[in-house]
Amino acid sequence: MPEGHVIHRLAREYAQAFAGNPVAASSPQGRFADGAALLDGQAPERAEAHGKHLFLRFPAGWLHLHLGLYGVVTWGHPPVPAPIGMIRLRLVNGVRYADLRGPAVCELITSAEKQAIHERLGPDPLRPADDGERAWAKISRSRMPIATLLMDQKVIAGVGNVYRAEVLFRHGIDPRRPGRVLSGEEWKAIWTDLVDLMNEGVRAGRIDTVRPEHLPEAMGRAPRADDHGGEVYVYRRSGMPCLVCGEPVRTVELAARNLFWCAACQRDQAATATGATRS
DNA sequence: ATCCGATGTCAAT
DNA sequence: TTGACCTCGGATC
Repeated sequence: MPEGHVIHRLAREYAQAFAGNPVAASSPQGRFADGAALLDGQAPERAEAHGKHLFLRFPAGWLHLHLGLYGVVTWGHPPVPAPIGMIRLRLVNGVRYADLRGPAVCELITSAEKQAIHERLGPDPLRPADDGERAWAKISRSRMPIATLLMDQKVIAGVGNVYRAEVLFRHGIDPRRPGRVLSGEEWKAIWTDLVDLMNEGVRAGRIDTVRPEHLPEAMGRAPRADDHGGEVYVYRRSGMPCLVCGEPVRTVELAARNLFWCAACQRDQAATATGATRS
């Protein structure tokens, strides 16, 4: 289940496993049979990620993948087992195989089509050449809640429901605050933090956002295991005590997604509601 | 056996 | 704002 860190990690794994050598490509499920036939026997050249979009370069074109809400790739070493479940695309070489299930997008596209995708995506904290200025240009002019803006891939690419909740918590910002009521300093700090957190997410393969001093162990409480694998402050912790202040974590549905925050730690000062800068 | 939700996005209303 | 879609696993009956 994928935010940008998963996709960037997958790009590295696909390149490492397959670049430079021919692969056997198949679609055991059948829904990508025509595309797999075109790729079968070709050698992937490289992989790229932008936000939640993954691109694998083949001589036949770009394989464009988007995992959507529940797409997943599983890895293994030959011998390749008989397909279990709905495998849209299986890539295999002598040493590894990758099974793709449940993607929202699995298609072959041209370089021009790929370019169009890049153009509609905002800057990605995981792309070293990107910076937050293009995002700030939109955020600083928007009345939309910052929680909504952070999930808008045209504004910033790769952030999903976990990173948005967690980064807003780490900066003490009320998720409902309009984008244009953020200060430039606050945005700069958020962007820098996302660069750090998401790169750490790529490295670790999970989302960890809790500072060491707030880990339950450090606070004298029993360790816990979040079911998505990482240590977080508020994501999917509704009703549980905030790791910092003990208030119950709150949740509301916003644009059909659950939004989590701590109303005590993320309370804007009255002045911010009128546009003043938080110190 | 069936329901429901999920780290996502789009189109239709 | 809602519904549809991509698939699976855990909860519930």
